Amino acid sequence: MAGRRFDNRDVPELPEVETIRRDLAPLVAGRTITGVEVDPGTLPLLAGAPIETLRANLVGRTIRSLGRRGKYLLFELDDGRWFAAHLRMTGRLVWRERGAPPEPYERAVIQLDDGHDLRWSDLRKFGTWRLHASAEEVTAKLGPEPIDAGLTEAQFRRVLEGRRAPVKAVLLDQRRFAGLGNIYVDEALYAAGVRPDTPAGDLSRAAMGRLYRACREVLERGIAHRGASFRDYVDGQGNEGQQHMFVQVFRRTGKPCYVCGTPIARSIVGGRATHYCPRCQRPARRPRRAGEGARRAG
DNA sequence: CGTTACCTGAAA
DNA sequence: TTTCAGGTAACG
Repeated sequence: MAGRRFDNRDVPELPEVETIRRDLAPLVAGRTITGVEVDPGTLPLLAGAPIETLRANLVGRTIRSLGRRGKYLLFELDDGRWFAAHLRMTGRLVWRERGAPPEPYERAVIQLDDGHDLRWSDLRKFGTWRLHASAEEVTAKLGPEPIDAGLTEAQFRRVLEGRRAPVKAVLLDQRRFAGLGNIYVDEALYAAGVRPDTPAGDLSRAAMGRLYRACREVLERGIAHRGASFRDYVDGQGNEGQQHMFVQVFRRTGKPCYVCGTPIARSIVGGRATHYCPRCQRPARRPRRAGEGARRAG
């Protein structure tokens, strides 16, 4: 009756954040913020900044647009500044009529001038709100998005080349590529037939090309399926998310690979639970020969 | 480069 | 009761 049980496995990555952005953008564009309330116990949200400061900066501002970069939601304000919200692990942002009952784990509310609220809930309080003088302040530290139409295969390869870190760790690093999280990374590596612990620079040119296309495909499919989370509030039709229909390996440990039947394996790569098919995802054969042992500096 | 802390609830 | 989950910043 109170909707779905809170499920902290639905961690927002690029497709989930983009789904939220698309849903909220037409609802908030042109609206003026009339109030901001934050639960004082939700410390990481403001990184210690006083709520009064945030309120002074937001109340009275009109929202020009709602954008997204990586996993950040970017509210463009009418004074040229940008309000950046990051959902981290368990954050949710939903649009509700004023007076609607609180969301589970509701931590903050942004009141709009049309009688609606943006309700921020966050079970684990990892989410963040920051005010920036420009969008560049947010985006400067982020790598390109795999779904960016301007990202060429050669540019994608250049990020991986020469790196000794596991390719999964490189893909998860938002400074290298923005938007992938643990779920979509495992799915992309599976789709590309690449084992997650392969040192990024050891991938063949062909494998990098497959990974380039796989990253785009899994993210685009995630968006097309409206992500895995937040569906119960964003979809007026009541349609559910479809992520379970395309997840091939994530959290399928021990279950048969849909292609070859081999049980999906689980390991830890880059400090994260990692799922892969030991048969379909083969270790890269390193193209080393002459000069073997020579190390790249940096 | 890898590891840990942050925080809370579910699962083991 | 302990472990685990995962995005990111801080730290070694």
